[in-house]
Amino acid sequence: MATIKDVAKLASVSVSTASIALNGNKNVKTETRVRVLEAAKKLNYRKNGSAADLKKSQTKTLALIVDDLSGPFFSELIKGVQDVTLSKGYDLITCSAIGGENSTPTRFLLEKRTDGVIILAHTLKNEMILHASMEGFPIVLLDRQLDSRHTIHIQVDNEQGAYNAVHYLISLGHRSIAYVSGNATSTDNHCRYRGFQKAMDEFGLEQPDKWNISGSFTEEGGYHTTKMLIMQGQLPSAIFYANDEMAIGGIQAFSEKGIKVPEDVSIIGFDDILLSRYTTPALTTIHQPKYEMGSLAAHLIFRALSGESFEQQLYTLETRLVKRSSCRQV
Amino acid sequence: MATIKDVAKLASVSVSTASIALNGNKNVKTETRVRVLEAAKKLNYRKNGSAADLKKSQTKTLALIVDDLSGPFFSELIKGVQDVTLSKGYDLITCSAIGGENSTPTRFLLEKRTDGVIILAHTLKNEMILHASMEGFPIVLLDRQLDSRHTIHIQVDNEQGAYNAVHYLISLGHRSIAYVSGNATSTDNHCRYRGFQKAMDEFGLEQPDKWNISGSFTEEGGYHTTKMLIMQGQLPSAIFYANDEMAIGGIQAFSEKGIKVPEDVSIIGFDDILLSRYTTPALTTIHQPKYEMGSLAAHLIFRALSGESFEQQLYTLETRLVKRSSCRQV
DNA sequence: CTGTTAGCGCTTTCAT
DNA sequence: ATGAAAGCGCTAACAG
Repeated sequence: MATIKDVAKLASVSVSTASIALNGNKNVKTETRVRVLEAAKKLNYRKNGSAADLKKSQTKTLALIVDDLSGPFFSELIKGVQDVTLSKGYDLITCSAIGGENSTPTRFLLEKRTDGVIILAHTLKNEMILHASMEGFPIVLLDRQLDSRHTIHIQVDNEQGAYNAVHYLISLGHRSIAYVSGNATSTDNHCRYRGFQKAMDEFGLEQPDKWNISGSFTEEGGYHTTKMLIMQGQLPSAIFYANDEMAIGGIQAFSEKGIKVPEDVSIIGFDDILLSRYTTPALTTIHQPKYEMGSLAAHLIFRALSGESFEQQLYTLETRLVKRSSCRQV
Repeated sequence: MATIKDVAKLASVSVSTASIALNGNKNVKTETRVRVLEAAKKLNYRKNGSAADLKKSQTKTLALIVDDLSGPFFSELIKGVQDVTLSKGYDLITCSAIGGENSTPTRFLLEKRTDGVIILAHTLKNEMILHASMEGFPIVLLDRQLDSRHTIHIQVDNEQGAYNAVHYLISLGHRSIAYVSGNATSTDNHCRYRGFQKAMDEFGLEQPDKWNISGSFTEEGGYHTTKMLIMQGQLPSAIFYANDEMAIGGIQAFSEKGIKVPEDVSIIGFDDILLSRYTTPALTTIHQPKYEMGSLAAHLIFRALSGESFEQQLYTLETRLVKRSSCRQV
């Protein structure tokens, strides 16, 4: 493997001149540059990025760490991040947090391989993030709180979103509303449930225990909990699913039992994932500004990188009700 | 930022001993190791990955380069890659090829930052890949041919898949079948069209020019070409869309005009993206083994990395017909 | 415009 | 079991 030394030798210049020429710097005679470039080509020279990084102590790279690269959230988020990263001339790499303690993310968080990192991953331990956080290494945490002076937080107003969802259902005339919960341990789930309750309380609505069921944040989870709901006999007139994936599983379960949405039961989801537009009926849901989240996150990283310090460390984004066809007026 | 030197000093050992202790090597007295680890903790020491890579000349990292991280293809592919990468104790990072010549992928291809790379990206220039390819740096190209001794190729049998699709349509009794083409420049598109033609020829079926329309491989492309098809008056009894996204756009266009699928027109797609299960009607399509593709790609990388040389440089994967509800018997 | 020089932080022989 | 020393490949003063 040819190094810059070999190139310099073949072009009969010093290593530094070779470096300058190779990196497109102006301060070289065109003739010399050409000679160096030709030598590089002849030797099939490839710069060693690690060596350059080591020397320059910045990598011009950002990392995005997510739990699941194939998740419905990821694709829209990344667009937001990517658009601004690219516009700043930075590279973006993404990796998944699955694989536990000593896997990929560790190296990016702990080994100074990127200039900053954006995290949307709950499997990553607090401890590790805390350990990585330090002056001059911006970390933006999405949908996750951490008590550290060195991290920046972006969250979505889950409570308000859930409140709006239920409020909408009530405005449509629904009075018996069930909550199908996601993972009980999830903060998102808690906030959404709080919003649900707040709206119910405000309108003096009861919610029998049997209509408060919990599953996991997946299509399957939604499917099974809905089956249970159906088996219990009497259905509520509307159901609030803690996320779209669950709602989609729910639609499936209803359809199998010949129960019509929204004629027999109205349902509303949360997230507004791409799929929710395509289900039958199209899913009414609470839109999360995923793109904005990504782009804000990247912006904040760059602001931090340019030395700005933040009085504000928590940014809250608003949700939006998206009316489609899964809720009816009663 | 504390370096290993600082740690060594604080622990009153030499740098080499510190390195050994820090990397969990056996040859240190437990007492010494503890002292080093404590010093590291106190100084909040973080290893500089670039320096380590520079020295070790392997990164234990693979890169996956795709055109679009948010594309429907990506998520299934990555699972396949990730599963085997993880099992080998390697890291996987992904990046998008958008951004042109001197963007992220360049650095991974050309700057020795990873031990190997898997590419599913058509925006990356041949020239660049060729330039990167060399002994000892395995590159696996998906759905793309290149004339280089140093690259390994995996492709899906697009022609056979398309042939099967059309054959199925014909077996259902369809005789007038249109082909809605993707980007004319795409090899995939060519192969699929060849398969289409082969089947048509075999059964002595004509295809009027007006039923051979081309768009782009997107939902929008499918939508617009379908609109055009409709405007031309007489419809074929079945349509083969060059991919699922286009077919989904087509369904949309038909639905807007009150034309029923599959009652009025049967449609079939290609790819079997996740979404195709959820459209109304659910889309009949040709399944591409995306997961298998990813996992095979990763396997081949590791085999190459372990010094194996390949007589075979082209692997062809078979497709599979997935019958859902968008085609009817005539 | 070009060459000399001094490391970046780490790993790794080779002695001890 | 530990330390001294060399050097991975590159960049960036600085001097000429």
